[in-house]
Amino acid sequence: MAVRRNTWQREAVREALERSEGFISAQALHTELHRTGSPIGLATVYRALADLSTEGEADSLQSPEGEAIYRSCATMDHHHHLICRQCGTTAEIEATEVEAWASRVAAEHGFTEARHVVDIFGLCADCTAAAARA
Amino acid sequence: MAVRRNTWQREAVREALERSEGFISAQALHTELHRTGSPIGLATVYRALADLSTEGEADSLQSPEGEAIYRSCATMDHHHHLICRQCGTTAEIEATEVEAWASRVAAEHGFTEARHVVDIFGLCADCTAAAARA
DNA sequence: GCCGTGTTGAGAATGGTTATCATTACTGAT
DNA sequence: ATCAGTAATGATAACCATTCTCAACACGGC
Repeated sequence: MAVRRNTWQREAVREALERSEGFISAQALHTELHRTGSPIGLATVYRALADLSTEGEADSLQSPEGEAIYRSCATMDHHHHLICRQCGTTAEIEATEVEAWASRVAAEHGFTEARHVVDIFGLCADCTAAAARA
Repeated sequence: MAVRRNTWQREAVREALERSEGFISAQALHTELHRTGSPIGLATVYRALADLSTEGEADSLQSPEGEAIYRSCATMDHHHHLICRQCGTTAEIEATEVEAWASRVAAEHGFTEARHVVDIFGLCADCTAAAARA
């Protein structure tokens, strides 16, 4: 009997995911939850995220580094991120040009309720300089 | 590190990659090489693929399952996905406009080696119709 | 052929994710 | 409210792709 039960853990994951802006990895979310006092288990975080993803409450995708990263699907924020994969700093970027493109492409394929994921991973100026020095 | 040496292993990886159509994982390529008689080591396959990738002879990206997959770079350019979050079907989409935008934005912020994540989640035509009926 | 050094490869290490399973606790029924 | 049935939890082990280690090897220039 697949009766889904409500537990504080599941709710904690959902809230933490909504509270975090942009994408976050399962590991990071687990760390964040522990930091705020929740003794939630890592396995539970993974399960909750997988459930949220199948139910459509969260989007999941693979970062270029091979981690699975999640984002709350409810927040239709239209700002995107430029993420340094070395030091982790992020810069918010405008993506107005892409908005139109995304909805047009979705419409061309008969898709509705399209939400897009547009993020760029790279090396920031500092880390580029550091890498050049080494 | 000054001189790159030519070894039959490196060449075998390049040829096997070109022979295989579309994307293939490092593990699959290693299995394929062994199947055809090459006693090449797994670590060497990974190294060769990483080298080909940095030299621009191969594209690499992450499969939804979290594996790194590679493709000979000669023919197609990389594409993005339009993903139905209901039934999971994906459609490949061209994103030429976005490619230029992504590299430009990255450059404006001093970022280098930019890789972008551009995917659109929505409801495909079938699932939209099914949802409308219900 | 010889030598120096880049390369190889078996296995160990790593790191993210999933499975195991005894225990906990939510839910619907009594 | 209590109970029983069972889904959910979580510590840990297992898993799997990938990377690292390092001794042995082989390519290229001599």
